[in-house]
Amino acid sequence: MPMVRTRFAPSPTGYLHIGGVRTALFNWLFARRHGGQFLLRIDDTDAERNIDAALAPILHGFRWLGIDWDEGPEVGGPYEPYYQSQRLANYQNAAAQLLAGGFAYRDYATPEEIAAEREAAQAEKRPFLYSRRWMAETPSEQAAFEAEGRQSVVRLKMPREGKLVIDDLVRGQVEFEWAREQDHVIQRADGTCLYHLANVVDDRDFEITHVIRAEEHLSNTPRQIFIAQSLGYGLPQYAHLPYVAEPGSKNKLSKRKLDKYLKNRDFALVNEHGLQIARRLGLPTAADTFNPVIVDFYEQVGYLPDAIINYLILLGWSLDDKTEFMSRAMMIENFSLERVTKAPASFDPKKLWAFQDHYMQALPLKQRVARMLEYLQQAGLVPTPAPCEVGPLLTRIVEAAGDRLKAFGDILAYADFFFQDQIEYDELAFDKNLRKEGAVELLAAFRERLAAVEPFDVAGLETALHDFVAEKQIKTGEVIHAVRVATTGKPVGPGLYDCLEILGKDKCLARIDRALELVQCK
RNA sequence: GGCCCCGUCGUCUAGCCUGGUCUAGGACACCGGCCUUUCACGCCGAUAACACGGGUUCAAAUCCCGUCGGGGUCACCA
Repeated sequence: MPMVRTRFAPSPTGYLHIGGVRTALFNWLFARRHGGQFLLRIDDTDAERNIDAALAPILHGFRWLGIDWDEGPEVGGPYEPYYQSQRLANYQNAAAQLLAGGFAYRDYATPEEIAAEREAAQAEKRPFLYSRRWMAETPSEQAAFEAEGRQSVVRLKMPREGKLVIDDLVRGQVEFEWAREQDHVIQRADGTCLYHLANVVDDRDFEITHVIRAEEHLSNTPRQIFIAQSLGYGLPQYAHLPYVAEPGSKNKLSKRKLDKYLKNRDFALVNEHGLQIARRLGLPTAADTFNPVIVDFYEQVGYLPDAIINYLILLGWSLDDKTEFMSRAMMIENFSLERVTKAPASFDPKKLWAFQDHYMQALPLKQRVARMLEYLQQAGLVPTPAPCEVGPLLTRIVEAAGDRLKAFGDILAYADFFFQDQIEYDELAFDKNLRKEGAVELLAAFRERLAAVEPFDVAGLETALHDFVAEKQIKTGEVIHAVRVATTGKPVGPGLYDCLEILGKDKCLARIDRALELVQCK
């Protein structure tokens, strides 16, 4: 078997779609599994203006996820260039060859004339097939049409009988009737070429052996095979993957339908979580650039690439009946196209979240601290460069917060109060715990007890509270929640003794005093 | 509408090719409980699926036919 070569061909759209990543991942895995190469080719035949800017987030996303490419933009390779916009001559040569071989023809019909034929067919409820009335195969026919002032495009001259059987690595044998295939345009009047031609020519020029792509391309495959065969190319193996569907439905996932997905509870939760972090970081949060369908979202919120990859590989593929967590090496070792599912798989942000939880807990403390420090700095809670005492302090905080921190950005929600001079109080929690009958008296009394705790550490604090509660004959909950809200501002967070110890006696007392004052004023 | 693809718990899936061991397994979510100073974690438990109808067979989630349902695609986009 020749060297396996797969490719992913993104259009420079400015963002990396989660479904696209899944397709790229399967290509990458397949290449790695067989010791082959994975390349990136940029499908920009439509001549966008600012390709570099639109491509940057996509390349960045792949790098972040650890999906590396052996050839393509930024890394080059023996088949450069990897941009379709720079390979026009190849396509034009192919078009000329097709023309010369009688596999394509010049067509002088106007778009309106084609549309009219299509509508007529529809009205009669018969399948549309171009009449080829404006087809010109000889110079004299061409001259006649041109004399009318017509312009020509190049169309494929598709077979009108027989059928094609495709051996798809995922779907098995799929049959098509040639007569159902249209004479697609492959070259415009201005000489530029269209996707299907470009795609086939490139795949052959890059020596792609396996075309692994989403199933929406399945129905394009006959015409691509026709082009390839007419050009005398050998055929690659095809594998059409099921697409990634919307949460809770079978529709294709699209970044444009965010409003709809937000009606899905889990999706909304994950989106809201991300939004809160992004706001604190001062990041733009417009839905067309920041939402859970786009990979950037996860990087900014502080997800782990391993979690995303592990989640994604299970979207349409499985190792067996129970394995969920896999290292990259294990994925590469075991990936196979035979075990790819045929039915579309819904994107489930909650399950991704579960993987994120798992990988975050597995990440060494040191690394968690380092990454979370970046978030604190970006949010302006810690100066840059960080003062040297922040390291140990943050380590202590992250340790205390433990598995509550599921994304790096969560440090902002769970630990901001350690770094603020003036904390903000959660209104609801403040009212509930500090404005209730007798709360002020208890808190004030406990404040005095705290002032005497020495050393001011978890063990000492625990003893102090237990003694206090025993003396007053109350439940711990009656005082502990008030202390938490008074010192942290929040109803939830790391263990209270940890919070108090880390904060230190002075800050704790000052915060309790301020909270007591606040209760009095209102 | 034509063509193509698909159809196992709410979701991701195992099982299907090579019928019996499937009173259908695992995971996420949900619900209940335990643990607990909150939250989170952890632990325990519960609910939950072979789209439907016909065959074939001693036996069908597994094979065949049909029906229904869902989706994809039908560009001088990629």
